[in-house]
Amino acid sequence: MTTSPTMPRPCSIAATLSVVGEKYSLLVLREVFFGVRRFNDMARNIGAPRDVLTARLNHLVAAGVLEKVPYSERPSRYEYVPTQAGRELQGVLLTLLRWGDRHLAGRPPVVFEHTCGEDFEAMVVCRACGEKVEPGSLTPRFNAEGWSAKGRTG
Amino acid sequence: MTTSPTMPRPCSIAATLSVVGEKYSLLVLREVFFGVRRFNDMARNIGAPRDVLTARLNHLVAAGVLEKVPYSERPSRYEYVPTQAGRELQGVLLTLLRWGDRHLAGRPPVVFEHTCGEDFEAMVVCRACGEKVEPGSLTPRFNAEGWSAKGRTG
DNA sequence: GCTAGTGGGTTTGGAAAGCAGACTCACTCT
DNA sequence: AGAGTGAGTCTGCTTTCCAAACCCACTAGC
Repeated sequence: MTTSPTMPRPCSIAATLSVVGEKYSLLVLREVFFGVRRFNDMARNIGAPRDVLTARLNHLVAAGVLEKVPYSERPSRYEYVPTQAGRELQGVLLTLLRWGDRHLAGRPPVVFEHTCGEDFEAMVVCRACGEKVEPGSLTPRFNAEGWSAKGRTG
Repeated sequence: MTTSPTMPRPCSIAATLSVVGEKYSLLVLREVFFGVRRFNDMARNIGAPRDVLTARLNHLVAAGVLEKVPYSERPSRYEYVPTQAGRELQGVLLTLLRWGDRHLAGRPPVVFEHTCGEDFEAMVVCRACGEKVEPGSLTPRFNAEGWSAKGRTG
């Protein structure tokens, strides 16, 4: 099935958001990275309605981002732990964090110390050359026909 | 007003998501980075209902992420262009893109060429030391009292 | 000057999702 | 036996989403 001009743009950003773009999903991931893995703790820290949290956790498990590992039988209880794919979402959280720190927070409510000893601030670079991404330094090439954009990004 | 244990965790990730976390908001930003700045074009490329798109654009303008610049009087028409703060959200989009490319797409629908000549792949590094962030390399320090987490992240 | 078309929305009415709070079930602890 | 806990589920109500239709200000063609 080819992409027609009346369909939305095919794009990995949209695809990723279909996994983690619903309300609270990225906050679930945040909690998981903080080491919080149980239902009640997440519900409290996130402030999500319990039925919605249930739905999000199931969705993230189905998408292969989280995994349920038992910590008790009788009654059967599970922790939600990140898979490898889930761990790779850390970059998304860190760039969101950085933007909020720079543009919204007074004093950031939480600061991370990197193993290098400095306070951590996320920076996005080109994997190939290591240069920081600047506006206009990326030129899109579309693989699915039917879409285009005007020149450079940024 | 101090943070009580029954409030959700104060956090710049949540704060950022209150600006760009609603459905379609990040896709609006994607279009803006592709150079698409007009209402009808966005509606088509994103696949969003027009009333919802109107609400998102107004929200992003109010939050200082986009700016309306006139391109015609009579009838008065505006383009939506990113502010400096808006441009700084590029890192968020690039990390989302990378995750989708790695975990969801067959052949990525769009690839970016970096000015270095290579195909671009986003990597998140520590601004201070330039090292790639690895699971467990960040230790949180909480500035608002009342919250904690179990040791290291990742 | 009439008609068609375009750009950028707003309106409408019904479907879906979100919400707080109460409830359940299977235990454990005192 | 009674109270407490963890992980949900259920209920009734509110908000948001959605597609399609409509509207307004203009421009282009005839």
